[in-house]
Amino acid sequence: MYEDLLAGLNPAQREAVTTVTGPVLVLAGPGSGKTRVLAHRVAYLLRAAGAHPRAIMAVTFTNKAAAEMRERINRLVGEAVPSSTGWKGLTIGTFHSICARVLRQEAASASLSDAYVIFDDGEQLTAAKQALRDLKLDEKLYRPEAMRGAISKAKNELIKPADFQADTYWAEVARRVYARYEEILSANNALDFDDLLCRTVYLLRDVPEVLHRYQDRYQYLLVDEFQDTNTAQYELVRLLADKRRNIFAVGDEDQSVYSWRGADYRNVQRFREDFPGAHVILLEQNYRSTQTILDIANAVIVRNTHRTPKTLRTDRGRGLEITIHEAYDEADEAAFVVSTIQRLISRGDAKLGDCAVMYRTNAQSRALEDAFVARGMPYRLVGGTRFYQRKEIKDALAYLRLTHNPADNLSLTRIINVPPRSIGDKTISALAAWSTELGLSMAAALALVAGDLSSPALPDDVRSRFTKPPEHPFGSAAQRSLIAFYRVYAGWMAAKEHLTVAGLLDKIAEEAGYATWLRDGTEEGEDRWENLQELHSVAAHYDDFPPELRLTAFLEEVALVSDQDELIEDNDRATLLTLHTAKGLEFPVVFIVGLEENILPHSRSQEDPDQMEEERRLMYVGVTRAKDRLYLVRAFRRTIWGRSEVNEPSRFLRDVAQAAKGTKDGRRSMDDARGTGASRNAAFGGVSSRGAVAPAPSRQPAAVSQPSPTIGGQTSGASRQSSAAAKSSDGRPLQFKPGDRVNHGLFGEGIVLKSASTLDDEEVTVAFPGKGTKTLLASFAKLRKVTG
DNA sequence: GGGTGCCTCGAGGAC
DNA sequence: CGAGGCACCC
Repeated sequence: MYEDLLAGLNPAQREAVTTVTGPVLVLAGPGSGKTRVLAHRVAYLLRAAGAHPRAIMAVTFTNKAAAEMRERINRLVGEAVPSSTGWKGLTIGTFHSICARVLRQEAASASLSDAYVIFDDGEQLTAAKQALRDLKLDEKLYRPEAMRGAISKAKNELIKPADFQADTYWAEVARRVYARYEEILSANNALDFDDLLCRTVYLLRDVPEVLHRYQDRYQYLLVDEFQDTNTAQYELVRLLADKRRNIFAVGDEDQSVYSWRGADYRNVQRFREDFPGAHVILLEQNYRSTQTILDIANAVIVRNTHRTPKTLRTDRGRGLEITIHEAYDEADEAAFVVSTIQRLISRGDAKLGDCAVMYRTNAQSRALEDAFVARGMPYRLVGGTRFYQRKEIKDALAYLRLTHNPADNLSLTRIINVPPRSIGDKTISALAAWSTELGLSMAAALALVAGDLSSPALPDDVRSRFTKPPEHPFGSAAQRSLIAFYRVYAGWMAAKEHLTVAGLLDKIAEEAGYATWLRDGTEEGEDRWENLQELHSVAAHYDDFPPELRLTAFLEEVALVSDQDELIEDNDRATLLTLHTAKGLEFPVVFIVGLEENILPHSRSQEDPDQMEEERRLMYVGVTRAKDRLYLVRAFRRTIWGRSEVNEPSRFLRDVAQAAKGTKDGRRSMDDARGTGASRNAAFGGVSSRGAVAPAPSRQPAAVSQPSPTIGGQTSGASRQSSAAAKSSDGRPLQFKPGDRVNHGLFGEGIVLKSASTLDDEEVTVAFPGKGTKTLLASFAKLRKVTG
């Protein structure tokens, strides 16, 4: 029975789907079909176990994953369960969105106003700065960013200010800042991201009635990416599952890459302790990658000490060899990526949408974007300067938020003088001080200045406090400006009940003078206006919501969107994204760029073995995204903060190369079977030359324009790497030695000072008379020896 | 009150 | 190199 649901699942997957009662822990390797298992399990619960949709909660880490699961379940169950039973009553969402909804629902029990706004990390920082200022602490001495981090960490670990361990003076200061920070958020009727989680936990802990209601409702819990849960998230799940114990957790310790966000992969072990007798299921069968790619992944991850060994298997066969490429600088690296993609497409080996370029830090996307633009190749950038981070979008949202929640002083401060309304810093500070004195929000104080005692900005209990508006500290000019602003603002407050969100946005843009101010006649102005229109169309999705809910729902959604959510499939664009964002995705063709020490692994992990293990997991995540083709790329030199830096090749390249050496026997690259040292030099001539040291235009035939060092081939770094470890001058004779006279296309004649072999090339330091000393990559710089 | 320009410091990843 | 902060000028 239900064979149609289980068809095509392997025995382990089937077990995971059908073990419906009791705790289940699924350890799922990359590409092992865990999303499939999750969706099938929900479908199975609904159809075979007779579970009510309302009894199921599935938690994911991104909205995109939630949407995908929803869609899959829809496909599996859509017809089987009549919509009248409301199978859409399923709770599927991110931790944050589910918690936001619970808190809204239970606002009274959680001592919250249901009009609360959500502060993002930028606003967290602003609030932390405010707290420092309130406590008269020096921002130079106590970095706001560090304070924000400490507060966030504490919240993720469910530590309240009173419980904050202050064993150093700095920590004592942090504790005070944390306490003040909480007061500020409360005064603004705001919750930050971390509050969404910890306040929900406190609610469940402190109010048994609410806990029991949710425990009774959610009889089946499913949690994806369990290795990425932090303490608050773990505790939330544990509390909810405590009664029925029907908890299904899926995770992979090797893919834990969010420790900086408080995630602790040891929660996987903790699960086994807290839910004794848990059914543990291993998914090791990989349906995504070739064995060659899995071997590379294994070579990287096997060096981590804190892990449960597991082996990934695939039936896909060895497939193509991977390619390692050494570029000169980031521009050359990007050019290699773009021209390789072009070649794959022209040969019919891939579509543009099959290709993804992954990097460690967002800043690396710049050079890649330049190269894609230069070649006229469409791409989509995931993350980076995100839509919702743009000034015009933040301004517009601040207007809406202030209209929604008059207590939001941060939003008021942000927009009260944008566009300029002659309300300067002095006036704003005075307004802030005066409102604090009165124990009111700034918007409420504005209402008093305007003499509007029936203003919705004034809390009910406050309205009766005044028979007439109190004396205020503003001069006549300032007063006039403030009242003018208050009048239009009051109009929005009155209109928010009957206007749609889009309609309200129009009204505000018009009456705030924001539209005219934005469209200043410049091209950038038009771009900004178009962005605003985009927000407008997002808002229009909420037109059909119940009037009392739509503004709330809209603001909640935009506060909780993530970078990954932008990822809509697109066959006609290559994807540029960070390794973190790549988690959970797969692509036929994957480039991992910037494989250099201090980039990947990141410089901040150099001193910390635990962090280094996380870098390794990040690399592992990247490698296992690839289905067929994998390119590992590094640049000899790279511009960081406007300065050119030279970094060693990444240790991960070494691991990969050594592993390949042990298993292969002269296997050739998928791209070129002629990967000899001589033709390899041509690789650098074949790509566009935009480095500081420009080589002459390629004179190489097109056919050999792209050979690369290959794993397993005679020219791979592997064979050299092992001997290089023994001695710097390895088996391969260096071409250049100190004292040699050489000629360079740009710098002319020079003298070699020293020469050293790198992973698969040669670095030559040359003194050019009158032009200084340069370190050059032999294959790229096209150095010619000058004889006689 | 608002704008401009210089200086400093900084960018790891994100719900 | 870039954003944000601050001083100085209009």
